[in-house]
Amino acid sequence: MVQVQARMSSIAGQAGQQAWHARPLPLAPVAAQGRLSDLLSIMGANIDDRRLCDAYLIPLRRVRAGVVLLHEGTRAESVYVVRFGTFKTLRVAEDGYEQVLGFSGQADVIGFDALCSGSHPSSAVALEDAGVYALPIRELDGLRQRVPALDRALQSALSAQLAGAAGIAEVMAAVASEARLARFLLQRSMRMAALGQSTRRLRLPMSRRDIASHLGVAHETVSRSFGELVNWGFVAVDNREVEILDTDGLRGIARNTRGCPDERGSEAPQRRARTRRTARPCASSVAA
Amino acid sequence: MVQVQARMSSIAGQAGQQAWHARPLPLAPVAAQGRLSDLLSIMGANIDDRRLCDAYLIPLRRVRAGVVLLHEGTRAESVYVVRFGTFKTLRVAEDGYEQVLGFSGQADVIGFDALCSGSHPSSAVALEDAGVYALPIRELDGLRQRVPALDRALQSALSAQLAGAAGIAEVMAAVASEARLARFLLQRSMRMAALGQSTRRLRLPMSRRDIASHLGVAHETVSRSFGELVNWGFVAVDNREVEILDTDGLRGIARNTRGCPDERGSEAPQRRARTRRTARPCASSVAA
DNA sequence: CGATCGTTTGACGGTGCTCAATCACCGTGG
DNA sequence: CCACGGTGATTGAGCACCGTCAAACGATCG
Repeated sequence: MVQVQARMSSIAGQAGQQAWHARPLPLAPVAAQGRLSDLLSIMGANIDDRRLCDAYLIPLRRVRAGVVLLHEGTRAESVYVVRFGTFKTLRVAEDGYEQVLGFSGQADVIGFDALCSGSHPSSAVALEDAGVYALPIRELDGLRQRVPALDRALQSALSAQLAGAAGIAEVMAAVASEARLARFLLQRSMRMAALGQSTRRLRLPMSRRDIASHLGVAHETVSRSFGELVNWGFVAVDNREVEILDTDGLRGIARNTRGCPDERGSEAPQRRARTRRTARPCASSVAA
Repeated sequence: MVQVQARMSSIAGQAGQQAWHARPLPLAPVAAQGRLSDLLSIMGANIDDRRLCDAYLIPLRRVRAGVVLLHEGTRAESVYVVRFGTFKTLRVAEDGYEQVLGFSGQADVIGFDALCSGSHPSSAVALEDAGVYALPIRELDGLRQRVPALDRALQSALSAQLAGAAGIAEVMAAVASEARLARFLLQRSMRMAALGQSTRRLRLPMSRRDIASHLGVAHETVSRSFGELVNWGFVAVDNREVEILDTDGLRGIARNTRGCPDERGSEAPQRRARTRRTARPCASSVAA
């Protein structure tokens, strides 16, 4: 299950990706179609016109692990809504550094940031086999007008995406690398909660390098930080399976953006112990 | 002009802010109104129904420097479009650290991220005297339906905001603090270009601390980085007035996200000299 | 003038980046 | 079957850079 994306290459090595496209596919890049009502239910919208939504069909596109859904700089044709699977969105800097902006899962909208300019400012790569609804931009206005439910759902999803964009700032704002990783894990956990899944057991579909890019640290540091969190007993890690053992402890680590305790000390001993590492930090919930 | 926001306090010290609200204002928080056509022209939209857009009036709200337009956690009433002035948007972490997410100027949309949840996930504070159009959320759907031009303009603005959200990742991704600052200045410059203004002379309405928070560094480091850029001759700084003297040089500094030259060396000597600082770096455009 | 805030500069210590080696896993081909 | 190459993950060592603490300076306001 996990190994299926072992040969996922970076966006830079797209020669291999295009080979994927060049394979003798069934000739039809968009074969399947899905019902609009299914799309709406995935997005959590109320359906106002059941008959129309059942009848209306939306192009459905399957994306295999490692395949590029959108390529930075290309013309924008469609906006996508994730049906299943996970994507990473990224931008490649001038120096070739791959900056991972975020990870998109079920019900997330991909590619909307291209509407204003007409070409995609960021790429999207499937981290595992995935399926997306494709909303052609040419039909988007008409569709939104005819189906108010879709309009509202899109608005809401975009609003959520805008609110979620602060997430990358949140993880990168922390000074300590363990805090960044802790915040990232807590974000993933909360996302799982929003989807009604287990908040303790996380499956990370992305590589350590992707996490590192998203956190703004070197990928070796991600490994070390995972090690520290394990040493402190906050999580258990098995490759890309992560189990959160002590949510409050993790939150304690994630709390401190930077050293200054904001001059209102005398409240809680919530400072990370300067214990030259590998010693358990303060531990807000452990003393209890 | 600049000093007017000298007493802008951090969001943490909101006691002062609320005092502003408690002042004996003219009793009418929303006094003026603006024409819809003006709003559309600011947003760069084509007007399809001139008569309707000239007649329709939008609530207009003036915001003085330092005043909180939106407060994190409060119920969402309106979405705002900036007519003039500058705002900073921010979130306060649990530890009281104020994370500046971005800066909003003319034609930017503020508060849209609250639509999905009904309450604002971030605050917005005026950095200078400003004016905003207020679009009540209750009327938003109807307004968009009646005025397709507004609908398109909003879509486009949101798309641009989504694309711009990558900006904070861009600045924070750089390892060297001078690269972060250089990227930030280049972003500001490009924004000025988009507005048709001078790209060399920048007026930064925000404090060093705000910049520091946005770049993810200590505010002392911002000062030092400004100093380095000045030493290298790339910019001239006078308090909050910045003049870009060497755009290519600045770009050269901004290029290197991190040390790894991406293994395709032999192209340009675009590595920062390990010169223990204060010595001019490689200088891509200086050799010419 | 004193108080407060913003900005700048200095010194020190620690953390994470860089460079490197090692291990584990997988797919391929002899 | 095992050797081989490739990739991802982990661990180690050294040092430069930035965060922290501290102090000084300037500007604004009462």
